[in-house]
Amino acid sequence: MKYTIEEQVALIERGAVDVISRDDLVKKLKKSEETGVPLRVKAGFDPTAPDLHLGHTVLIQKLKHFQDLGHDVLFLIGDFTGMIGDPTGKSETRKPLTPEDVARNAETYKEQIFKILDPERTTIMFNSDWLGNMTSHEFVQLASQLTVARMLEREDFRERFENQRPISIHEFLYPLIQGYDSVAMKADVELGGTDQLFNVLMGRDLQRTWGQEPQVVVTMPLLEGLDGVNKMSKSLGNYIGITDRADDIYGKVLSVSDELMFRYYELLSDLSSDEIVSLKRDMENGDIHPKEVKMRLARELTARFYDDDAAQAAEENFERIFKKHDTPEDVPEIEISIAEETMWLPRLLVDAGLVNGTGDARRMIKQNAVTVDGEKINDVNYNVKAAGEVLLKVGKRRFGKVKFV
RNA sequence: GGAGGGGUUCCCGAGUGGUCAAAGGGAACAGACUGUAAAUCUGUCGGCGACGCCUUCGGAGGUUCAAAUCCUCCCCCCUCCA
Repeated sequence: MKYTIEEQVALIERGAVDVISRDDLVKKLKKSEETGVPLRVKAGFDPTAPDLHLGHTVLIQKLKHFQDLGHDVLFLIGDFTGMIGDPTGKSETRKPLTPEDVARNAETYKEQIFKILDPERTTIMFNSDWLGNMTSHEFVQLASQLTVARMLEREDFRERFENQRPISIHEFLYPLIQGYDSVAMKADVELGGTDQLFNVLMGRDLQRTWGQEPQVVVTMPLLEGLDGVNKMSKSLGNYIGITDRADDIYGKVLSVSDELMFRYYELLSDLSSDEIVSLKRDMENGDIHPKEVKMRLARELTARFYDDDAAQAAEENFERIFKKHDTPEDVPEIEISIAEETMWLPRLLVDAGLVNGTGDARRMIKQNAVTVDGEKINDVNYNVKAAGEVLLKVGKRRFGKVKFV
């Protein structure tokens, strides 16, 4: 249970892109050990997106590592900064959230992060608590700590400046405020994605200004989404949500490309780096089928958010559907009441939520993708007998059971 | 404040009075192949009980038998000058 300083550092560095600085980290760990005071480990999250996916868990797993080492996690919900909008990456105007929205999202966060984190060692904080009461005088004073030249060091600002694309003044405020959060929270460590490097470093500068010991910065890689190209995000739809059904988590992992699979191993698996290397070698030698390797990963990740039994069940379900071309155990059921004797198939598919519209339904039918009670239908004008139960299938994986009442 | 360029269907991007629901590419979806991998091939890709009808080309009006294309006003973005 007791870790040496070297072991602690190794665990913290695992999978991390950068630790700034290592020396500071060692110092802080030693001090914590001597005084018995746990480190305060900060990570900030967007108040608008409470649906966590595997991309977020890269960071959360790292927070967990700190907890395993006996430190405290400060889970910051950026309800104030959310109003500004992080200029990192694509800028989209955000709708302002009401306090009720924020409170509800916070609850959702709790539900989800505590699948990984220990609630006893986690404090949820809101930056509106200290930013909301700041006077303009204090704010200007904060702004005076930074120069424009310093801001332009940040890559996307510099790039935009050089290309003479606009940078709004308020975008400059974001890193400033995020940095100030570290001051207000007296953070010892801040975790962030590599895209947050500039922002989290700002915390170090400002803490120094406020006479605090600068926080150690740990950056984690951004996880690519299911497409293997873009970072995982809900808006791109290329994500595996941690609240997804076990079957979906399992299935989505298995749909990932072989190349991406090892990226997921690296960033998400609990296997050691050595074990991963040997898996890869065995696969390249043909000693183990790539699909087996992927299934291993799918089981591991499914079990993380559910349990071993659920992962096992998901695997069996998967095999049933794609190997034996059978139907899954739990086909979503819907009830439809209808006066007529029969129902036009496209309409039925729409009502069952299996297609986007009758046009889509026609398309699927024409493309031989629709099955009614196991029978392929390719007649657009097909009418289904509106009695009892009907099992519908669209494509390989969309199932629906309709009960006529 | 002045001068110029531009806003097209999920994205990029053609289109400058009818032949435009709008080329091409990407994404996506379906089919074949397979390991729900990759690669490849084929098809679909605004809505509609559909060989027709309806709504789209920043917004609002107007010209015309006919407009994404012409005119007017407005909004937004970009470039150069100050």
